[in-house]
Amino acid sequence: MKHSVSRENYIKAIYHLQQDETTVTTNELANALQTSAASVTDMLKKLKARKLLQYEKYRGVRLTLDGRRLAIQIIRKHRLWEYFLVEKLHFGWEEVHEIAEELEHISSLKLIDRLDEFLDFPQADPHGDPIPDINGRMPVNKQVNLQELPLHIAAAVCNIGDQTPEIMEVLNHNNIRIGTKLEIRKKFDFDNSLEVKIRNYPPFTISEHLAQKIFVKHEKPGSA
Amino acid sequence: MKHSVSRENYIKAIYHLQQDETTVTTNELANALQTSAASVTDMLKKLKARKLLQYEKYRGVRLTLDGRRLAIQIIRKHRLWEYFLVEKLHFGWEEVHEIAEELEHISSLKLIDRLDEFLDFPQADPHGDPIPDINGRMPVNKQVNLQELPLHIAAAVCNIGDQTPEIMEVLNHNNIRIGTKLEIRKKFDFDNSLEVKIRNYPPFTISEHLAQKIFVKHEKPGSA
DNA sequence: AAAATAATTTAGATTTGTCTAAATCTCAAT
DNA sequence: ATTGAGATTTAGACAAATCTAAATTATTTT
Ligand SMILES: [Mn+2]
Ligand SMILES: [Mn+2]
Ligand SMILES: [Mn+2]
Ligand SMILES: [Mn+2]
Repeated sequence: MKHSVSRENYIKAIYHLQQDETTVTTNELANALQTSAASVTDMLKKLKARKLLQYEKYRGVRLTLDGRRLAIQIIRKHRLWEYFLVEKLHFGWEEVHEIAEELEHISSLKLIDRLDEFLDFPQADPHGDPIPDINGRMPVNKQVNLQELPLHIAAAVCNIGDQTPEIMEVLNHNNIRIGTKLEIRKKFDFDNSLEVKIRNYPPFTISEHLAQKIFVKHEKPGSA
Repeated sequence: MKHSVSRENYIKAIYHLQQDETTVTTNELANALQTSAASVTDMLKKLKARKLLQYEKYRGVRLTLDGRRLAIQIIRKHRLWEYFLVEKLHFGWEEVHEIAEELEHISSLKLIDRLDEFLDFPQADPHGDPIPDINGRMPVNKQVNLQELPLHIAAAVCNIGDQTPEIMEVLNHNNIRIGTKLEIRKKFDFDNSLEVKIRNYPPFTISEHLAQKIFVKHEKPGSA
């Protein structure tokens, strides 16, 4: 059950592309993996031989159960390592993806389960994507109040509690609108205020009162 | 400056073999890497082209300064990861080498420096081998009193303070002799007694008085 | 339905790292 | 100074993963 880095990257890419559509095309994969369509075709034949996917030529591709299981295992590794890098080694959430792209291929399963335990079984990675547990089960990704968003988890604003001009004024002032991606840098127990960071802006503080009106969603799986 | 896993493993193996002798032979390498002499010759030509080593056919091989620098960087990664696995993820020191053999090839240098900091700049890996610092400098590996041996660091007994029959009796009773490999599992502040573990025996406790007479040396670099 | 266009696969090479078997070199013993 | 054993290199092949260019199949347009 040992696979090359290349094969694992293909399986993961197919899994992500399969989320929306039922079947994934050669060109989509070539684009996602920054390779040629010819290379994709070659690899699909090999992965089919290993029974990781269903593939008929010109017909597109789908993962088998085994393929899906493998994909989820890789995603689990990827997201746990990302969480480790941000929470323990204090990397920024924008720089961890590339490193996790390598770490996700370390084979030891014992390692990843110990890491999970060490990190106290986190539910989501720094981009807000859910982390599969040891059995491959993932929590569903749903809307949450800004106050419940864990530290250093990227999320996108998806809802504002009520839309009075007074709220809009303060939101505008802080460049927050629907779709804005942000993360919480600090939580102050004293008054439950939050320090918030938006890319390209300096961090700023918002009150408990305002935070209660802001709802966010962890980012869609995609950049993983 | 990016190298394949295979090339890195060759460089590291040459570095270790070079410790004793000045020049490393094809067969020594083939044996160390569990591969054929022909494959070694092929690879040596490629590494020479990359200026990582000096090589004239039939004459054996030596690392250049660049090669040595690369080797030390890989060893730094290997030993820091081993330390992490034992200290943070609670692996046993006998099971970490294999996993570190993969982790040492993760390319990010920022990652390894952050890990070093996170681990509080450890001086030796769980097998007692010195960890090169960010500049590639390594502490020398010398004899130390058992009481100064850090937790979970494997070491070999190399000296007994004085050799009265009374000491010998208790040492024999605990199967401790010159060359015995052991590690400290716990230190009790109450009476400075130590819980000691020797492979294949259950852990046992020794008094401060006895520990003061036992000197140990971190293991030779070799299994790394 | 036929033609045009786009997507996909095949053909034929290339690179990296490996192998076995055969040829060649070195060195120590005679 | 030869020679034979052992070490090392060369020759020729193979598997994995990639590429470009050509051929084939699918889809869309007319
Ligand atoms: Mn990857
Ligand atoms: Mn992620
Ligand atoms: Mn290795
Ligand atoms: Mn070690």
